[in-house]
Amino acid sequence: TTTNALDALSQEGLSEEPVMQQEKEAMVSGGGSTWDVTGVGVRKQQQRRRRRPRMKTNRHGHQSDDREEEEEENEDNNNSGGGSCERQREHPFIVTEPGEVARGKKNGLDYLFHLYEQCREFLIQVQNIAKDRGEKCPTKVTNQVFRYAKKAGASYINKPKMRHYVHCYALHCLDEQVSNELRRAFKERGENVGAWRQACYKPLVAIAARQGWDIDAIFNAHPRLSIWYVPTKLRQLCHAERNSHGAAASTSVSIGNTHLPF
Amino acid sequence: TTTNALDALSQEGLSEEPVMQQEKEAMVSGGGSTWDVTGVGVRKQQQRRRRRPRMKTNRHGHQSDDREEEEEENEDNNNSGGGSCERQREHPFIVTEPGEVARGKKNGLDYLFHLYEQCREFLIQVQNIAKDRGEKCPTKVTNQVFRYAKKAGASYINKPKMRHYVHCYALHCLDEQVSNELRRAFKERGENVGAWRQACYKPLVAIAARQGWDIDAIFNAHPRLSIWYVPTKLRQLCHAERNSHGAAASTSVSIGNTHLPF
DNA sequence: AGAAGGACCAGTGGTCCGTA
DNA sequence: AGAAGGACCAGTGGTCCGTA
Repeated sequence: TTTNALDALSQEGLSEEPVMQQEKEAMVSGGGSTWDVTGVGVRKQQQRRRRRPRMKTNRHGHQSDDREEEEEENEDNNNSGGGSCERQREHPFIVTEPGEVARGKKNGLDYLFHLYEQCREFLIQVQNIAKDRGEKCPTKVTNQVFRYAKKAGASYINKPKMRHYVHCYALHCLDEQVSNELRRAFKERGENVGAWRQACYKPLVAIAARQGWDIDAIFNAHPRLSIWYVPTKLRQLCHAERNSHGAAASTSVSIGNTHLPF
Repeated sequence: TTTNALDALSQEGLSEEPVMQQEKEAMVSGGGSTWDVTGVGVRKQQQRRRRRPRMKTNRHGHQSDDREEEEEENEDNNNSGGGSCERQREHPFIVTEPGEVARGKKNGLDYLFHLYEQCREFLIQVQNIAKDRGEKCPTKVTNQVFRYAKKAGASYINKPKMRHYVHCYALHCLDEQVSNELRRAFKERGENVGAWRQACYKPLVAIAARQGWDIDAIFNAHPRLSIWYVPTKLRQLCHAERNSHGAAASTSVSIGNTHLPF
């Protein structure tokens, strides 16, 4: 029901041959998700803009982006490159219900969660390459994976963004019902993404409370979540809540309006 | 039998109150090994010499070491501080048989392996502190653990040394029989520590061959070994051997005199 | 104002090489 | 010569803050 072919509205889809030649043979993809958009436009020239000598002042590089302008079958252009000039930022997220497509220059939360699935697939590819070469094999989404994703053409994936919303994705993984209801409630109230993001902490802490407060164990027990580092703030919230309540019974600890330090 | 009270011959034993006050309450030690030397001399002034501003030239600091000169009950002084002046390096290792005590200004291999057990205990303490504070909990012997060990007075533990001999300890853990025989053979032949260390690779690669070449899995499956990073060179040797043999049968791959790239 | 992400930074894994 | 370990370095996890 929530998984109709949302069709990704030009989400910078991966090209069919996204990766460097040397690593192609090792690529055994990680099983398509429902969001997989196959056969979207070809992007190949992302390598640029990688190692600037690190200026700490501004960088109005203004190098006019020379990529092709093909944007297929969709005038309702949700993402970057709407018309011309430089590589743009991704459109900001808005709170959408499950299955809802964001209109205008916005991205929805199904798309956000899809990015986490894509990162997982990139990790699996990096792992396959590492195993093949007898090198250290990452178990988490590391810098190396983000670098790989960028080289593979997924320039819309970056570390600060993914780390920012990890706990939202965690709620989606651990209790999709609660996650969906939260999205509907915050959409109805017209809240912005930041408010929704903040609100995702509380149900997660409640889940942790029910499971002995071990948020690391909770992440590690879930196959799609185990590849993500536990966010510092979520860890701190769990710790703070455990210390303020929890000393008595181990189950059904109320997550009341205690002073959360954030 | 090999675990008589070897009594550590003044191995810079930990003091009875080795750790900083703030972390004392969290210290739940990791169960004493047979080598534990309780109640050796007190050392408290190691903090010094820690954060020099990193000069890349020489550092003949020549600060005359002001620690006490107590060396208890043992004129056969195996370790540093034999008489006077600065903090000395540890005595070099020699190849000893299981249970054999090194004479002269040397350390034996039982002592070497004992250092790995000590590191494990320091890791357990660091883990307990981290859990207590709700912080990230290391699963391996990290820089943080080495720093902790140093602060706790175990100045004879350092990262380059421990990393250098990890695979020797691995063999000791995974097949003590083979490890012991190798020690006896190399002692008899009068080989030096470096030669023994090199020789430890081959039986490990043979073990890996029998178990599907997954050296990471082999390390992780062993409770005392899983806390150590797989050494790069061992990983490379396993990879190289798997590729030169192994394509045929998965068991009983001969570890012949193939060109090992080291 | 709310949000995306380039760029920075402290501390890591890894080990070289000046030292004894 | 053989060996111990201080010190270095490339690349990490983490996230701030100049940007749009």
